[in-house]
Amino acid sequence: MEFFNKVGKMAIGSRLRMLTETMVEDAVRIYKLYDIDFQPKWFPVFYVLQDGGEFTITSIAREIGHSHPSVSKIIAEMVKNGFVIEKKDKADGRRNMVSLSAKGIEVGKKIQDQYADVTNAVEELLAQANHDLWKAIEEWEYLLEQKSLLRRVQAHQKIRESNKVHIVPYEPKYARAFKALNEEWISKYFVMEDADYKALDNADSYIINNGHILVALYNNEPVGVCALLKMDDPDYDYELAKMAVSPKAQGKNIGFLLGQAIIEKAKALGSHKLYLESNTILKPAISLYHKLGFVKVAGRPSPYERANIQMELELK
Amino acid sequence: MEFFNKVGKMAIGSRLRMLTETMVEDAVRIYKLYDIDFQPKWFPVFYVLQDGGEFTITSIAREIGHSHPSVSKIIAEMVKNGFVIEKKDKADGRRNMVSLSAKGIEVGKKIQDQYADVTNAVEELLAQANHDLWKAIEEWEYLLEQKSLLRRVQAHQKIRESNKVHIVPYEPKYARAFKALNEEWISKYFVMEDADYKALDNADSYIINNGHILVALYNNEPVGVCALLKMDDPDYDYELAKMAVSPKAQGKNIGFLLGQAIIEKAKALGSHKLYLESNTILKPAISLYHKLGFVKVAGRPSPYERANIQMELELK
DNA sequence: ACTAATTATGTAACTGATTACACAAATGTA
DNA sequence: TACATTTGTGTAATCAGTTACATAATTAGT
Repeated sequence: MEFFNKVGKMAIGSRLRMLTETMVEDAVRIYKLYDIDFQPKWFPVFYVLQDGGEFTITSIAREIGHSHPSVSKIIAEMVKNGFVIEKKDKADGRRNMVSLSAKGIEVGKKIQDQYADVTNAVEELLAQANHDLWKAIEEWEYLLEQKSLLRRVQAHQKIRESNKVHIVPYEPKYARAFKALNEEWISKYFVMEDADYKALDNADSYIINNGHILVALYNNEPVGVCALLKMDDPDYDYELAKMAVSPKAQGKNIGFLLGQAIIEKAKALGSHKLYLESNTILKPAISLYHKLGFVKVAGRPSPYERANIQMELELK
Repeated sequence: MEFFNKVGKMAIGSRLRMLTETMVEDAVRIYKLYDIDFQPKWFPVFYVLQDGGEFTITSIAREIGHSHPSVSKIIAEMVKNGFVIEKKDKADGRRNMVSLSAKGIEVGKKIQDQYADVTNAVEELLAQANHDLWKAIEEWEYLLEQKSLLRRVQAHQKIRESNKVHIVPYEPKYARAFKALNEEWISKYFVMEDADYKALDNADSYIINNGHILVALYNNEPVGVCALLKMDDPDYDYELAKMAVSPKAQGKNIGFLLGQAIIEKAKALGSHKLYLESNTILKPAISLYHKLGFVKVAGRPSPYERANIQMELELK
C-alpha cells in the first residue's frame, strides 16, 4: 500500500478498512475449505449461542457489540438454514429466545478444527510481525473510548487556532470594536445599562485612570477584548471587566488567552487581588473564570443590575 | 471489547471492522468541524487530484487501491458538488479526464489545516500506545500479500490432518485396499497392464522377496499405499512402486508421509539407491518425488508401457 | 485490413454493517 | 389504576464499498 505512506496518517481509517476487507474476503473461502455451509458474519452470534443457553436478540447484540437489527437479521438467516431455533418467552411476550438447533450443535463440532487452524494461522502471523496488531487494536479501542478521535482533533485545532491569535494593548482604533463586542453579548442576554454606555463610550478613560485594555486579534481583526479597572477599595486593587469574545471566533481559546494576558498585566501593575462580577446565566464565562483561578466570594454592591455573582483571584 | 478477548484471534476480522467503524464515524463530524462540505470517502481521490494534473478514473483507482466503479461514483458526486471537472480525452475517446475545479482547489487550501490537525491527533494516539498500529497494519499488509490468510490456514489444516495419519506395515487384511487404490489411478489415466494384475493380486510375494509395503491409515481406514521392490540390478537395490493415495484423502500430506516412511524403511533394509518409474502426465506425483529428493535419470527398459520417466534417490 | 483481445468506463445488484422508525409488551409512577 | 417510560424486536432506508455485466474505443495479431 504505497499510497498510504504518501498520504499519511489521515487515511488510517481507509487503510484499516482495506486490511479488514482482504481478511474478510478470505474468510468465506476458509469456511469452504472445511465444507461448512456457514457465513463468517454468523460467527460471533454462533459463538455466544455455543454456550448452550437461550438468549434474547438484544443480549446477544450487547455481548458481541453489534446493533440489535444486525443480530436480528443474522438470526433470521441462521433460522432459515436450520442452525438455530426461536421460541417466544412465555413470561415476557417481547422476548424472542434463540438457541442452537441439533444441526447447529453438529456444525459447532465441525467448526472446532477450523477454529484451531485459523487461530494458529493468526498467531503465526502475529509472531512473524514486529508490531503486535492484536494488542495495538486493543489499545486503540481503549484510547478512543477515553477520548474520541473527534475530540482529539478538536484539541489540536484549538491549539493551532490559538497560535493565530495575538493579544495586543488597546489603541484608539479599537474603540469601535471594544464597544461593539461588548454590546453584542450584553444586549443578547440582558439590556444595556447606563453604566455600560458610560464605560464603553469612554475606553480612553480606563487607561487614564491607571487601568488597561487588551485586544485579541485574529487575522488582524479584533475579535475579543478585556479591561482592567483600577478600584478604590480596601480589599481589591483591580477589577477584571468588559470581557467579550465574538461568537464568530469561538473555539480558539481566545477567552483564556485574554484572561491570562490580563492577569499578567495586573501583576505587572502590582496588583495583589483581582475582582470581577458576572451572571450565572453566562455558563461558559463562569467556567472560564474558574479555569483562570477565580473563586466565588460573598456579594458586594454593584453598579450593574445583572451582576449576581462575584469572584476574586489572589495573585502571587 | 471484552468479547474479543474471549473469542480469540479468529474474530480479528470483526474486531478490525469495528475499530474502523468507530474511526470513520468520527470522520464525518471532523469535516463539519472545519466547515467544509466534504465527504471523508472523497479524500483519497481528492488527494491524488491535488497533484494538479488530469487523471483517468482507472489510474486513480489503481493509485488508491479501490475498484474503478467506486472511483467512478465518487467522481460523479464530486462533479455534482463542483469540486472536479470531467473532460473527454481527444486522443482516446474512452478516457474521462478528471481534474480539480477552481472550487476544488479552494477547498484544498482549507483542508490543509484539517489535515495537519488530524495527522497530529493520530500521531498523538500512536505515541500514547505501546504497540504501533500504523506499522502493524503495514506489516500485515505485507505478510498477507506474501501468503494469504487462506493459504496460511490451509497449511495449518494440512499439518493437523497429517497428524491423524498413521503409516503402518502391510498386513493381509489390506490386500483389497492395496489393489483398489492402485487400480483407481491406473485405470483413470492409463489401462491396467498384465504386470499390474500380477503385482496387485500377489502383494504377499513382495514381502517374501525381501520387499516391503506400507499402508497409510486415516481414521483407521487405509487411504494410501506404497511398495518397495527388491531389484536385481547392478545400479539399484530397491524400487519404489505402487504408490497410491485415495483422491478422497487429498491435502493431508499422505503421499509425502508415505514416501518418507518408505525411504526410512529402505535405509533400514540397507539400500543405497532407490529407483522409480512414472509418467510425466502425473504432475502431482512427479513433484512429490522431487520433494522427496528423487532426480531424473536416463531411460532404462521397463515392463510398463506407461513409464516415460525414471528417477533415482541416493541414500546416505 | 479485419477480427480478436484489451482497456476505460458506467450501471446494477449485492454485502454487511449502520441509523431511524414503528409497535407491542412490560415496568414505573402519580 | 391509568398513563408515561422503558425495553425488545422487526422493517426500511442508507452507506461505502464490492463484483458482475454491458458497451464503446483502442490496440494487437494475422
